[in-house]
Amino acid sequence: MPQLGNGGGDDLGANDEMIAFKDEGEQEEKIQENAFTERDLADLKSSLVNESEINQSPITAAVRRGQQSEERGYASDKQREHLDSVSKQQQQHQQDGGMYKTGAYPGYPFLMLPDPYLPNSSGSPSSNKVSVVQQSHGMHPLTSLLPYSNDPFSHSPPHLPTDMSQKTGVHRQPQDLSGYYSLPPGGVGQITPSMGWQSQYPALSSCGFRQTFSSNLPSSSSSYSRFPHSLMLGPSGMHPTGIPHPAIVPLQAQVEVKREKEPKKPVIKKPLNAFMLYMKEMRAKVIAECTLKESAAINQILGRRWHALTREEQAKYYELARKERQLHMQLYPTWSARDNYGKKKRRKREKQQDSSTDPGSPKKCRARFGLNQQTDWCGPCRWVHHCLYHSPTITTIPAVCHLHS
DNA sequence: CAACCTTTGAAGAGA
DNA sequence: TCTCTTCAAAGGTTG
Repeated sequence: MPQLGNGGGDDLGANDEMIAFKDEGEQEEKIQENAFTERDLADLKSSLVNESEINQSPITAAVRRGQQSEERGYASDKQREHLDSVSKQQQQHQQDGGMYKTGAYPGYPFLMLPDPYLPNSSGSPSSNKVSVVQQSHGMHPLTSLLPYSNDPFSHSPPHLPTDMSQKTGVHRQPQDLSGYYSLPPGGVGQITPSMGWQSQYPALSSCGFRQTFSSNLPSSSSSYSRFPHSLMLGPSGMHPTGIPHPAIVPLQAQVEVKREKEPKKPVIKKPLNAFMLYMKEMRAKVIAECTLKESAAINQILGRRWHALTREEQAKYYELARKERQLHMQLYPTWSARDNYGKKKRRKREKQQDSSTDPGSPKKCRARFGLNQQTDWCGPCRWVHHCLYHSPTITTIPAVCHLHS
């Protein structure tokens, strides 16, 4: 797995963010009460951490980029394979008399369906290790199905064809989508379903959606789609399962809006990266454990926990994120992250531009002070030592930071 | 009420 | 090629 070699991909290059841990101040104190085993975990895994830090050299960075390119190629190859295999599957299903009837969506369901290549895969919900985050929030399961939809459209089925044709006028071909959903054998069958778009599916069990899926799925295919698309939409524009793609604007909402005024242009959001998927999954757990509600503080804890994860644990999320991006690419081939640029107004950006005392990013500081990005770290906590601006309490470059000295 | 805060990672823009 | 910026989630806080 290419990203495994990265030890978390760009995570290794995220030194700047780690620095924030040491400058948290009041928030740090608050978090320390709840960090409990965080440091222990970090200590236990410091070897892993250090190993990953070593990989931060420019050379390895280049290698990493190469690996990422490799991965993209790998993904494309895999995708083609899946397209072929699933196309065959689809033909078979059509011969059987029903499109997707028996689970022609090998993709995301893999997260919750039995992996035929795993000995313990039973297809039972209990086989999933991870709990459903959204459920613990006490929200309706369906509401959490739409993280990608705009507010005005958050409660209705998607209208994918419209979405897709806006730019290019090209409607997505069913083969493309079906092929996308396929998974390589032994892919991420162990990945739990509570992450990302598909993370909502377990929460649907009470609504019968999941049973509907799994009951029709042959154990060998382990496939169905969590997303409706042009092919899967019924006459009402809704997938028979009733499960909309979270990244698209529901059709029903658009119809309602049309009655009042012109429909808003649907906004396709970015696919979630590995850490976002991890956060989404673990947020409720942290909230319950730490009795915190402020997302900023929770995210700090989650950031630490993320670093405390083993590579294998992180690999699950990187792999899932990769699948998410693949699926997103398939669903929205013309979409670009640039499409959403400027949709959020940023006061902070203006402040930063006005700030003349800002020494720049910690990375710049390290370069300015001649600190070695690989060695000038505190081993136990990975806090990098940089300039006095970013770390007022550190005047030298110790082997161990002020917290561990 | 919109933006901020806070995290990591992906992607785009620009030098 | 490298660096910087923006956005993705989330919900309390702030202006």
